[in-house]
Amino acid sequence: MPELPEVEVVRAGLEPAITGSTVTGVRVFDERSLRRHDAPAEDFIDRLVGSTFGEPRRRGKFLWVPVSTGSTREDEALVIHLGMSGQVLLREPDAPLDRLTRISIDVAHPEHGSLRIDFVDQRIFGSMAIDALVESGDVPGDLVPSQVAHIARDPMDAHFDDARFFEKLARRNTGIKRALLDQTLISGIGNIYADEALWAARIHYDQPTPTLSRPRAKTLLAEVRLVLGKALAEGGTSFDAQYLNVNGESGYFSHSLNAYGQQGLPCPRCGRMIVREQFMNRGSHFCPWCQRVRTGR
DNA sequence: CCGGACTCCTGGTTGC
DNA sequence: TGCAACCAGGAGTCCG
Repeated sequence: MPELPEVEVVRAGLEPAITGSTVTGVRVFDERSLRRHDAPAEDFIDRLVGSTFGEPRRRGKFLWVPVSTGSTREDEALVIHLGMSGQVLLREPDAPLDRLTRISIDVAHPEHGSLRIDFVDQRIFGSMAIDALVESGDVPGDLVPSQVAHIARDPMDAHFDDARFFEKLARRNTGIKRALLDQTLISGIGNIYADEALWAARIHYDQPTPTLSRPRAKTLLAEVRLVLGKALAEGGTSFDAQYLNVNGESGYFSHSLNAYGQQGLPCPRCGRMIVREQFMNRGSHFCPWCQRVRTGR
């Protein structure tokens, strides 16, 4: 379940390693990992081999690397989504392949030499694709892959508009966790950090958005940023320059979780038991005492 | 607009 | 010990 912090750690690790490198070979071991590429694997390989990587970018949980061929501008990108279990591993060219490697990309960097980028994914919810870069719409000259165009900016994005978010949130008529997980409203938040931020803000996951006051919404957004920022800081320190190994588990810093996966354990704030309920086909972890649905007044 | 159901998927864990 | 059932959920789509 890589969320914004885990994806950002991957992006930050890839940046110095692959920016400016040229693709020398691509192997697709499982075409299911190209689900979001709208042409056969041969097309994916043809468009990648010989092209040069630009600086890796990210929006929410989507990661992409602009590619250019010869004299052409960067009008396409390699789009990466880690899904539930995806990993991007940087390896020496002759290192053994992980058993679950779905796609492997060989690159040559003018200074760092040869390198292998392995896309490892157990559950194959993740994917790689080559996609056209299009204007993001809100900031002139800002390009995003077409399949990312509908994804909202994430709360760590300098262009994230707090006021607009509050307005859109207030107009929604749904439960707050559903809204937090809606990537078209705010991106980068998944099940873990949604539960953590709601716990920190003392808000029940099914609190109707119209009943959430502006101050409480502001508190929630602040807690979202705190939770993401903290995970980012911890993830950043565990990064090994030699290998990018950002998997769910290793990136999750379970020692710092207050609600997610803590069912049956005491709430770190009030000592009452954290419970887990099914909601939206996933688990919701919360403190029934600290996080109660609030009615009008 | 909203929510629910369904799809994709498999390794690790649990239960018998 | 062996095997089957179960579980995790990000994102897209479709339907009522």
